[in-house]
Amino acid sequence: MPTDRRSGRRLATRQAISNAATRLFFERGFDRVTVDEIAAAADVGRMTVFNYFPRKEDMFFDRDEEIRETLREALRQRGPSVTPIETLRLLAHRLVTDQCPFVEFSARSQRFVKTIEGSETLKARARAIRDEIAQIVAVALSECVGREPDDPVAHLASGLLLATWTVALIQAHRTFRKSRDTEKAKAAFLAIVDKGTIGIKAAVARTPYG
Amino acid sequence: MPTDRRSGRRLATRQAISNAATRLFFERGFDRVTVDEIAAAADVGRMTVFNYFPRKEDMFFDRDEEIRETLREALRQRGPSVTPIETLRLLAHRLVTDQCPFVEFSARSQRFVKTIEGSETLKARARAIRDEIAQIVAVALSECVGREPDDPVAHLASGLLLATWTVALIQAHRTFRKSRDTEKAKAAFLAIVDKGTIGIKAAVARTPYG
DNA sequence: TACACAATATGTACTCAGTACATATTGTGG
DNA sequence: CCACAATATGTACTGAGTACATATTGTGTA
Repeated sequence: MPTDRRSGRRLATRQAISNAATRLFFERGFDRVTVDEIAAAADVGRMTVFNYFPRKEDMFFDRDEEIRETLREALRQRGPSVTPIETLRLLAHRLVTDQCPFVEFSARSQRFVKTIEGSETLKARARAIRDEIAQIVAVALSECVGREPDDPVAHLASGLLLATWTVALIQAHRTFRKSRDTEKAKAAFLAIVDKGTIGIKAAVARTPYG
Repeated sequence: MPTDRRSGRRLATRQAISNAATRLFFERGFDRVTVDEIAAAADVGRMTVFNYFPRKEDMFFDRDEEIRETLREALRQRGPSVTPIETLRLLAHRLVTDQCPFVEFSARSQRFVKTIEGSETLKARARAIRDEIAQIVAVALSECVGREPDDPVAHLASGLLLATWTVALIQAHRTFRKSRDTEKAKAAFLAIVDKGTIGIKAAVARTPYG
């Protein structure tokens, strides 16, 4: 019998903590929940919480690795006839039709955004994640075309890309908040992504990226 | 007799704290300096420190308002024949020739960057400042052309702009670190700014911004 | 000049996240 | 069933930031 019993329990505990924390954050806002309360709600000791999540914010952004892997994966297995930048534009279109965390416009995602906006700590972590993603995309892009990982053009392209997606997400959420219409929000998201992509392609014109 | 004696002392105290703090941060890194040590170094009480600077990071980023005002000012008094985006590109060129904090490549600016990179807290604040600037630029841009402050195109343009400047700054600092050559760093900065500006103009083509 | 007042400086006592380290508990494999 | 390693948890601490009380000091005015 392998260690499945253990890793199963481990995952369950992790989920229990993350769920309890997220629920409390939704209810009262990030800064009005203490780690002791989370531990009590998840029925574990305070130190167990820190064992799984070194920072309080980690309980909220528990699934942030998914989006990174999605981006990496998309760039890795792009068709050779499609440019890297176009691959990422198409990915954006695919993500809004599929169900995907982070690129989603629903009542729940609104609560998510609202909770983030209510806390400087969560906003800070969201920005940190954005920068990490920009870094990953830049490296993946440079790999795509066989350049050095610190190629300025790759970093410019990924910076422009993340800026575009960020603005697109914010505007889409705003659209959803006003209209309560998921389809309108998706349209707003894609409109800005497409407009931004035009810019990115222009910026990296006559390079292998665009 | 007006309150000049008071506001003078007030400014002096503020500077004393900020200077002492920055010196200690440079020497030991942000996280290895306590507020008590800063208070002692500036010869004031601990609560006085918090009186002037609600957050520890504020002592380090004491002059961040300058760059905001510079951007606002540039957009306010642009020549009517120059587009807003072009105004900002020209501003970038002007800032690297003038002496300007934040857009500067020297031994001191290297220490500044290194200190930021050595601390998650300082990196977080730097990102927050970037986002605030993006917000300000977006609003200023929309004002320039008489649109609503939440005009998506303005926010896209400012997002692309800030991404460009950020990447340009990082690359320029990297260039300086390798070559110790201020002129090379400036050239790297402007090269990326110009490349990014091409993209921004393309993204906002056929709008009043570009 | 002296006094009242408001701005400024500082002390005390607290909350809470996060760390270091010790210790208990419990599957797992032999 | 035992030894061990992974996991859970307790204890005691550091250090930022807050709430609130209090002292100090410049300033305008009687």
